Amino acid sequence: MRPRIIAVTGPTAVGKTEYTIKLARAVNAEIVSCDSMQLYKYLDIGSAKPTAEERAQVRHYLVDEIDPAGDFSVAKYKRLAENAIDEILEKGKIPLVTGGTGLYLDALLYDMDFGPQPADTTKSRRAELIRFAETEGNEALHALLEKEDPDAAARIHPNNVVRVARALEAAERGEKIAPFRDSRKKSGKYDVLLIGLTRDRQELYDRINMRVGMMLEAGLVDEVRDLRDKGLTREDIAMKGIGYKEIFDYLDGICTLDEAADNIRKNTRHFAKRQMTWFRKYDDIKWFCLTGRNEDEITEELIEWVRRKL
RNA sequence: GGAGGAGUGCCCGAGUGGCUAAAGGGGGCGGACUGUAAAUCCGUUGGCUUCGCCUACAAUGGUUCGAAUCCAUUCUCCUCCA
Repeated sequence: MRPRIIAVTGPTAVGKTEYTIKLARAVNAEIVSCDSMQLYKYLDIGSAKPTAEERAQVRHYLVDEIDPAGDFSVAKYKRLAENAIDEILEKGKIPLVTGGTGLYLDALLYDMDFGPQPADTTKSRRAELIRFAETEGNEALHALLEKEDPDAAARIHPNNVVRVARALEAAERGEKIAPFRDSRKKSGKYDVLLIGLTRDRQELYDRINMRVGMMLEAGLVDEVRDLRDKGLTREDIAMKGIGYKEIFDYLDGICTLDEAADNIRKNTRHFAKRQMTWFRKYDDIKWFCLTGRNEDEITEELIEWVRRKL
């Protein structure tokens, strides 16, 4: 029998942290983060990481876990998360996966096979291919993929250079990238109770706009400056997150602080929209809309629903 | 009071007689997604009974076969001189 886990997802700024902690306490669960940015050490403000007080209430896994200078990938996340889940299960507690990184969630929900670890040359080879696209054109790179892996070429748009390069790099090593929709049909190793939190679009956007202001007040600029002093550059993956890349622009004199703040708000709204698109494909998800609801009432409803299902 | 300049779709902005429901950008909305995923990429954006019709480039009237584009008047805004 597959072990039962709970997963709570939803767009950024919907209120996952808050509700998840209440739920975890109510059902004796521990939290496994499913967030590609909160994973990194030192990215506290910009990633909206749960506070020390919040983390003191429930054990959190995969928050503050890795160094922002290194590389990371879904495959690595999958391993780390499965280890954390096993650890929680051994304690006799329920793993509660929570976060808004759709791809990472899929890696746990479905049988996504990432194959062997890529060779060390992967990164440079892919960079090479991207450079090729810059000089020879996107179509030229896509044509190479067409020869190596026609199936992949057919479903990846030529302008999506990052993905064309990735598929090509895999094809050159004799691997094929499995289409996403195939894996989605298969169930993964866990029996997942999938919950989605949502709000009306306008309210969500208002919350996002407000939260960005709070991040700035909380010292986001200093946080980014410190990271830069630690040696991180905008090339590091962790610095490509929303809230970081825009502040880099400000620190580099490319734009004013107000413009950077506007860009953070805008990019966060876009991100939330993309997340909703992703989550809409889950047909077994139970949605709770938080708009216009009393907080205690909705919390109770959520906990009750979970208890009935467990 | 006088002299110039400007008013374009949700916003910015191009367009100086037909090829304009109007370039481009932003924003909004929708979508894709298997090793950077808070990434990367695609589509759409006046209305309708949608191979056609209607309403549109401040307003009204005019010139013309034809006007966002030319003329007149009105309104609003900006700059400069008093």
